[in-house]
Amino acid sequence: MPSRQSHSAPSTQAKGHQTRVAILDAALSLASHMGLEGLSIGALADVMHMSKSGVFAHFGSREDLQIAVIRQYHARFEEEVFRGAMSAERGLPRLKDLFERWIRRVSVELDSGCIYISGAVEFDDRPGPVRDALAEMVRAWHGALHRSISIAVEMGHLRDNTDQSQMLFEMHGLILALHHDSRFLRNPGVLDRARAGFERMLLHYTPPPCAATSAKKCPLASPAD
Amino acid sequence: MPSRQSHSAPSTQAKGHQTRVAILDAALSLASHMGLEGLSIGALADVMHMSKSGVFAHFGSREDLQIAVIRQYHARFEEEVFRGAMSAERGLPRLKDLFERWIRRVSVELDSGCIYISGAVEFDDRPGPVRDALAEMVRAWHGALHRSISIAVEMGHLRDNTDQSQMLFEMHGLILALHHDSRFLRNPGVLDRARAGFERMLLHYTPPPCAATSAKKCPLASPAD
DNA sequence: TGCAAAATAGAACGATCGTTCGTTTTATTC
DNA sequence: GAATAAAACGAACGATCGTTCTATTTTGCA
Repeated sequence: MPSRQSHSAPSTQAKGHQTRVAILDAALSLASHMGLEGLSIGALADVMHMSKSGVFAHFGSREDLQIAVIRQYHARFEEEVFRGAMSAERGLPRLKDLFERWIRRVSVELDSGCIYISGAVEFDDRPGPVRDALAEMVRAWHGALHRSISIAVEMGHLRDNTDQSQMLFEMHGLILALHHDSRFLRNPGVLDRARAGFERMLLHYTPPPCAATSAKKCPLASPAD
Repeated sequence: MPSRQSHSAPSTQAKGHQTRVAILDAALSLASHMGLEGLSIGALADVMHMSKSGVFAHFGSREDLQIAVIRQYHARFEEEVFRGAMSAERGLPRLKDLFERWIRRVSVELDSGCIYISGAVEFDDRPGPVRDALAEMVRAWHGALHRSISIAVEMGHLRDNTDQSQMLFEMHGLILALHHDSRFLRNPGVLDRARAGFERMLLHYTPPPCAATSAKKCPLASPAD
């Protein structure tokens, strides 16, 4: 929109790029509802009011479209969850914020479902570049979470002997259960179940309130349940 | 289904029935790898060395085939997990056995994946009889688990104030994380992560060892971790 | 053995899929 | 403005999908 003629610094890329972005946007929304395998170029063209070949031309193949969608989702997820939580204090507060943003992202049933989760199920038996791209993104997110847990341990917010991978595993489990019960079973109040599970986790991985080893910070222990 | 007259009673039903069972068997295996949506009659016919129409005739439609597959999976799941655990003692031992059988069933990556899990993702945004059948089976299984938890509470193996639905939620989360990390990420040792998570859960929901309220049974508290 | 019924095959249908190709429209540059 | 490149179209292809129809084979029973 803000593009005017400018030979030097094109504020907007050649128009093709901006429609590509628009297509990707619609594709992401479509894939969130129908799954990455259910995403078809024909349906995408209908939504965009374009011809199939017009849509197709922006991505060399359907596979490349799927990968582009995955990358797009990753970018949004990173922005909304990861970068969003960066404004919270390092350590446990940030970890808590990450989890809260994560469950919020996953539990929106009106909007898109989580492509990480649906994609994992769709491609767990289907090798190829799509699966690779998906796994790479999921591992990157797990890595970020692991780092956040590590920091919380280093700062004394979590016990020294915390099994960090185990904690990550259980956090992921809460998310997956939330996604399942919310989107599939349509159970109400399941968001609080995920929160309660996380609190119970912290009760276990958190050092006994203010009898901690190092005298750093302590007012973070969750209240009695 | 209405069996023929009885007197001769040949050990096998009319031949159509037994090939139907064979087809269902192959369909279950196929759906476990490709998903319920990926299950196609053509591929099924290839596996069975039959014509498409020959396969098709046994089920009125693709939807009915999918539902039949779901029922078939449910029957096996019930037999292997639920009925199998019935030989364990009532209460916590049986609950533990149920969980152990559950994770074993889910973690076999060589054989079929869990149709409950993949189906939940495939049909969470797709109303219809397939989704209904799937949800019914999952709810039945959840109901059975809930009952098992209730019994363990009644017998004093779990705390009186146990939030049973919460416990069920978290158990399911461990299963889903196991399924995800095992089948999609192909992480090793993840079966023990699920077990460890369950043990940690019991540590929380179990009354303090042998200082319990009612003097019933106690030698069930998990050993030190 | 003979016959009706059940089971399977085979061909075809309309629809949709991803993809290709040549053309036409639109945007950018001189 | 014309000239050139980028973008979108439209038609078609081959494949596969679920499904229907009519033959043909196989089975079960008298």
